[in-house]
Amino acid sequence: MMKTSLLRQAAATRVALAVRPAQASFRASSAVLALARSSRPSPALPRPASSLLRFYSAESAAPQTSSDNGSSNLVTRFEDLRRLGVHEHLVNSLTKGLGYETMTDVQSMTISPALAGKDVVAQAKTGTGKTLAFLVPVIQRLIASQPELASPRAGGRARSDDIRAIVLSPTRELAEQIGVEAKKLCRGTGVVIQTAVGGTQKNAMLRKTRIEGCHLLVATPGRLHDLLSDRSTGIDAPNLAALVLDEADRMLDVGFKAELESILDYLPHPVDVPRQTLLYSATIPKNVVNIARKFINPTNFEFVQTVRADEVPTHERVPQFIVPCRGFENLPPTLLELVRRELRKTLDDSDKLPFKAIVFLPTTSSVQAYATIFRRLKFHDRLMPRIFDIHSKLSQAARTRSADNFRQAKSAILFSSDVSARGMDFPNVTHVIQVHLPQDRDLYIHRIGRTGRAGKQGEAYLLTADVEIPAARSRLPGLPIKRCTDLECASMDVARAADVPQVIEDIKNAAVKIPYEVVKDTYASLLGNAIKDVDKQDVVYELNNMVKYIFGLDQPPALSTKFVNHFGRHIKGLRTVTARDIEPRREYGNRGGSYSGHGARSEGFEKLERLAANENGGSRGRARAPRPAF
DNA sequence: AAAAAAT
Repeated sequence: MMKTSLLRQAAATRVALAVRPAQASFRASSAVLALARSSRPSPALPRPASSLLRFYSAESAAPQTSSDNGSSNLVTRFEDLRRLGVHEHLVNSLTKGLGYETMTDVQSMTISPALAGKDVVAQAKTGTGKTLAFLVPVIQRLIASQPELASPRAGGRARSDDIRAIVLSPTRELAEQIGVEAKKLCRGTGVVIQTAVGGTQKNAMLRKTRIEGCHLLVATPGRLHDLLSDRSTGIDAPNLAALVLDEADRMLDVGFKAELESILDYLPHPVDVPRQTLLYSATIPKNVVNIARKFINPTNFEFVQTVRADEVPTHERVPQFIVPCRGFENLPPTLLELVRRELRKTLDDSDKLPFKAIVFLPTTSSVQAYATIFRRLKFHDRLMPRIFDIHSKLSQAARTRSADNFRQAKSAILFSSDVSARGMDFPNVTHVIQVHLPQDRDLYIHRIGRTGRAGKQGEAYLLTADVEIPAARSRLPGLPIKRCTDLECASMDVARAADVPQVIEDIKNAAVKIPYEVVKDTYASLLGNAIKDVDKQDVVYELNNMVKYIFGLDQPPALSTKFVNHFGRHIKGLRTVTARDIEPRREYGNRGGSYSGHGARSEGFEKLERLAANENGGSRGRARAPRPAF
């Protein structure tokens, strides 16, 4: 039943596409021309001293447009791949083994040019099957170059020092996921897949690879570089025929630049060994196309966008809401209120999928703190689903366990850092909830892309404090975000409310038991995270209120003078550590309800209160005033 | 003391 609606949906989008083929090919060819133009050295841009520049010079022949890719090549069903010469074992694996029938737009538009050996830069919405779109042509071309790979037995001849294709991913879990998909696809062929990521036993991987060999390696950059730079591993790719960058914009940004370049130094030069490069993502910023031109062959590539330039790269079927909260101290109770409300909806309506949510937080410590609070809540609340967490401070074994458990769970909440923001395909996620602002618009888009996948429904919520709202407006332009005002904890004065709702009591009772170290790390990490376009002084106020009213500290956590100086000497309300420093006392314990803010007159908070009183109409006052959001 | 990514 799920499958038919998926197919219907896919068919509908294809029809929509068919009515604008001229437009599509115009866009593609103008993009090609734009690339060709920009491949002249631009005086405005600093010249990167990268070895990548050697790859394709500006003197290359005139670019082809993509208009020669006429309708004769148009494939819309996986069965049609037989016509393009894809080996029957691979087609059978797709159609009979995995049950795929109709292609999505990206698959339909990129598989044939990629099969023809073209480089491809592709942008398509989240959850539309980009992984399959690059795996099919890469694997088919492996088989075409070594026909004996079409049958299972040929695997015995695979070598670990003759890898033919490499897929790079920005996170370990995504690499594992791609590896699993590739292995399913290659069942019934002789193509051997290996996965190489950090946090796993390198020697075990090497032993396995030496025995089984490897045609296609799926890896994260760090481990791949480690393997290639150490000759004794026996891992090499002197005949590399394909390089895929999944989440290409991420892989090409500064965070990965150095590592990627030194990986390329261990791979054959494309002038000596012709190589196909495939770059796929849901978001391709313009500057990435600029960087990408060093990777792709300007005379033989296709730029495929299944998202129109003026279109939002999110799904219409995923409604997006922003919940402006009075202060940071309102965020945890508002999250709990939202979770309970949505949980109740799914319990009352058997037509709805069970509540399965990912909650994104900006730092690893905050993920840890929230997950611990909600685990404690679950102890007293039998409606609360299972709680998982995933972030880079966990061991890889724990990360994998969380990801697998959440993938298999019917109803659950996964608290996550941005490890899971891109590419992860957890089935039937009904809600994506972001707490605090994401660093940028693309990250917001990737995060909400964890729901509404493969034609399914989903909802997206963004919980922010009022002080973050102006930044939210400028960071998230052009998105169909509606304001959600019907959560009562969002606007409540947590400090002074006369009769505090049960939700806030529940949160406080769970939060007060969180170890001080975790509170302190969360506080410091959110301070460190609060850069850019949110006023630092506002953030200090907000965090101080949060540790006071939610975690019950009688003074803000102490920071090193070094950190405080680095953050800004003029910022008020930060407490520095002294020789005789002791852990702040908890203002309230297990009692619940007795805390009303009195007696909290220690240094950090005292300053705040004075400031708040003196600065009438200061930034604090403005931020607290009700203002229209979105 | 701020996602991620090698040990």
